[in-house]
Amino acid sequence: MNEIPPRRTLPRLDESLLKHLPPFSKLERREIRTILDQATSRRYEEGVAIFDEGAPADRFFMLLDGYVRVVRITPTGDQVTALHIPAGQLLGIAKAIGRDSYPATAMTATESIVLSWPARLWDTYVADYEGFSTETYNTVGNRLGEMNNRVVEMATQQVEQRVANALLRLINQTGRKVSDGIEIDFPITRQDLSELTATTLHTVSRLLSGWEKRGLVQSKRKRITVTNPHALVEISQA
Amino acid sequence: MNEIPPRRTLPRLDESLLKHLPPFSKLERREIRTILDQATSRRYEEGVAIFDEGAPADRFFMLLDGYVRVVRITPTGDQVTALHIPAGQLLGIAKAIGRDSYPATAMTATESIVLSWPARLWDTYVADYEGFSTETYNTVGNRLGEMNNRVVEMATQQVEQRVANALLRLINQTGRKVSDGIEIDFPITRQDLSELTATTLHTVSRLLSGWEKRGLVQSKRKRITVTNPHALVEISQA
DNA sequence: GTAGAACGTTGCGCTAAGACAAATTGTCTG
DNA sequence: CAGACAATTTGTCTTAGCGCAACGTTCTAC
Repeated sequence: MNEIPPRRTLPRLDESLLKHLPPFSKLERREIRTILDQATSRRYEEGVAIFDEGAPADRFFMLLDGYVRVVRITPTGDQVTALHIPAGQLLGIAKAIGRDSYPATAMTATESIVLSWPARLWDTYVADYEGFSTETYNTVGNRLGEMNNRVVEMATQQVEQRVANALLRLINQTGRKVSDGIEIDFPITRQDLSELTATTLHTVSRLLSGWEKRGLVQSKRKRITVTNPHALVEISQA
Repeated sequence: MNEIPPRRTLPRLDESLLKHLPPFSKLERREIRTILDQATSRRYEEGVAIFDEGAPADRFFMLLDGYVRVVRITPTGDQVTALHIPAGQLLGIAKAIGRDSYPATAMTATESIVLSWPARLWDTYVADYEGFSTETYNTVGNRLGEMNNRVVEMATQQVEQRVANALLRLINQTGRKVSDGIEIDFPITRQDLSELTATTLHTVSRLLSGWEKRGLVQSKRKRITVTNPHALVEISQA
């Protein structure tokens, strides 16, 4: 009954694999080859840290497969999730914004495959490879926009709207079509959702129960499927 | 009793004026001269929009004198203040992050002097002037970090802590030493503070009244002076 | 299989802070 | 200086949603 997810293996590193990823999309095969030769590839189990907040930013990373949760931990021990990163994006690019330590912790949300490079190569890549920096700054810009939206949301919306929004964002960015709707493509608990929306797992649980009764979502343990996104949009705007 | 603030005049645009500002600090006089020649200088009254959210980002700006409030307005009409920008920073740099419309509205918090350039020059400056892009990306990075902090704050802290934090940030970034403490260097209302901290003007008013009784702050209409920053730090961490 | 842990659900009471209301004070304009 | 308006203060009432507690369910390890 219970499918065992296939164990992801380190892929043969192939230029064509990277060719369509934003940071590399404008590069020649030969250039990608060079970049690949300088990369380290590694598989991470689910739920482990790729790098920790505050640690010296000596490498930067690209997520080849899987999902990563970027979290910050307050002095009082509360966790807040900043964002989820899907495969194909750079992460840990502190160097790009003039930091020399990571501003947050990156944890794998699923088993993941990650490439990484020594930080000193950053400047080289920016200088040598056309489009590399533009594309990555667009990523930074998008994240800034996302965070702005989060602030506006948290400032003006009720908990129910925020949770609805978070679900919508998750299925947009990391959704996978299934028979009865769109499923969030990685294991996510009530606690996780509450850390995304600045509320408690109890409140999230109550909301999801309610929505499930009304047929808007379906959820198993650690799995959430949105069956009626349109109704969620309604709620998020109410 | 009431000093009339001097009317700011358009300054004679001088290279040495810009030489110490981060985006230009690494440039030659000659290069700065070129940039200046391409700039338009303009004075804005207090409380007017420099550019509006959603408008095509056809220019980018540098604040030469004054303060600017960056706000977003929700569909329901609520205003949320994203940040305050002090003199010496670039703003409206949508182009830097691959946007072609402004993601927020910039309003002057005081009378201000602003330089601006047509957006098409952005790429030229990035390509031609060493350090120009690095410095501005650091600005973007700092704003991203700020917004991250805001999200964490709003997710984990009580209103009282958030307002204390906001005041501390304001006096750090835009504070002016006065006889009895540090004053926020531009007119700011309870309403403004509430839009910064995701609360209501009533709650802010109560908090300030309480702090004033305890001797931590002093406030006149539209003016706030922090007389005991250390105690505010205590509150912000409580 | 069984024990224990991790995850999820639900009920109840409480409180921080928002909503509403009304009065006061300061500022600007003609 | 009167009148209008903007900003602030303060009081009372209400409620969203948090904290706590108890219990159910699913998964994992041995």
